[in-house]
Amino acid sequence: MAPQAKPRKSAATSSGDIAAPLLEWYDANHRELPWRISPRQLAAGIRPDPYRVWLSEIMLQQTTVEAVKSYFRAFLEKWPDVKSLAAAETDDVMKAWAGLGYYSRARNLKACANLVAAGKGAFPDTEAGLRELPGIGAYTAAAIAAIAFDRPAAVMDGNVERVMSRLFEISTPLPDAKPEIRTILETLVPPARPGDFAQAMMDLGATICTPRRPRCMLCPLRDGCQALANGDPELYPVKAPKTEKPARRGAAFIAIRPDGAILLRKRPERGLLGGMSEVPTTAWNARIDGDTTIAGAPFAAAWQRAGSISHVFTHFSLDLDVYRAEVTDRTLPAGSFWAPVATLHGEALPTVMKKAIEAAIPDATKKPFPHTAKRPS
DNA sequence: AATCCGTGGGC
DNA sequence: TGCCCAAGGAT
Repeated sequence: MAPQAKPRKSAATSSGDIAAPLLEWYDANHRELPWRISPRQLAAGIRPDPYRVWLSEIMLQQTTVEAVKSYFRAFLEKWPDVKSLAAAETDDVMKAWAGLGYYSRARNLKACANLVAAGKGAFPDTEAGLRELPGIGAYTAAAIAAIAFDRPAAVMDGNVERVMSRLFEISTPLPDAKPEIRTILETLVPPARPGDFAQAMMDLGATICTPRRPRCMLCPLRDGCQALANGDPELYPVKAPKTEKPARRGAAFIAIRPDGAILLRKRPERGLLGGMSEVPTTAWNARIDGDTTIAGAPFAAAWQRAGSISHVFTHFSLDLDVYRAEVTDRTLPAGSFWAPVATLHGEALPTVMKKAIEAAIPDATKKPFPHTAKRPS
């Protein structure tokens, strides 16, 4: 057992003061997650499946653990290895990703699987090799290298930035502080169990060293935390001021065929909601003045106001007035298609589009309830 | 280098 | 309610 470090208020905390108590805490507080293998397996020398580590890390980019769990299980069920994912249709991958956000991740995921399967059939086992693959940046390359391949990589995500900024009282605002934090972090990565060290730092940030009201009394690193010794850890990390979020607005049109099918179209591959499906809309900077929005409809019809929805994206908020019309079958605008209501829940519909559709047709995009299907008696 | 890119939950 | 935040990457 490593001796506990004595409280220190100014001296830099050394590597031994961090890794040993952190790993001890990690072992005693192991979190069961769908993409993790058990500590017993790991101790026995069994390595995690690089495919699962990669898939989980892509999904976890800017996304909470709880949101990822069901998607990870569904993907693993559909595509249990990189070869099967490479053989999949991109549209099916987009559909499975719908609702998780940052849709370029799904496209890059598919592109990455194709590259790996077309190459050696296995992921590169170095940080540099991983870094070259689409969708894998500095963080993800380090995380996969450490967790799947036992490489002593410096894994730095938002959790680690927060933990480090408090431990060392980093006063430089993020993101400018990243190089400074990385330099210190590199000195802390232990030669043994670098993957567990990385996950322990992230677990600590997620459960103890939280953004607000950190549970310092439970922290295995409290004796070496400069922010705790000298003041208020919650004051860290210092962050650069954020730019304001503009408001946009427009109108969405829900065209309903007699059989209940809804008119959809596919968005351009790149940009906002790239490659996903949508209902026809006006441009999202349109002024809404009475009936003028009808001019943006995909075709003339008896459009009736069905309500409005709001949605907040990363860099703007959106208000959409929703119109609906019962329409007879017709020649479709290019790129459009009819989606049967029974399969709407499986379409590649981003959340904002599900909101718009449901404003006109309640529960239209909801998955059918299990009790409506056959069940054992 | 600065901007673009989703979503859901916590408070 | 509005703001903050999350296992970031691409351009």
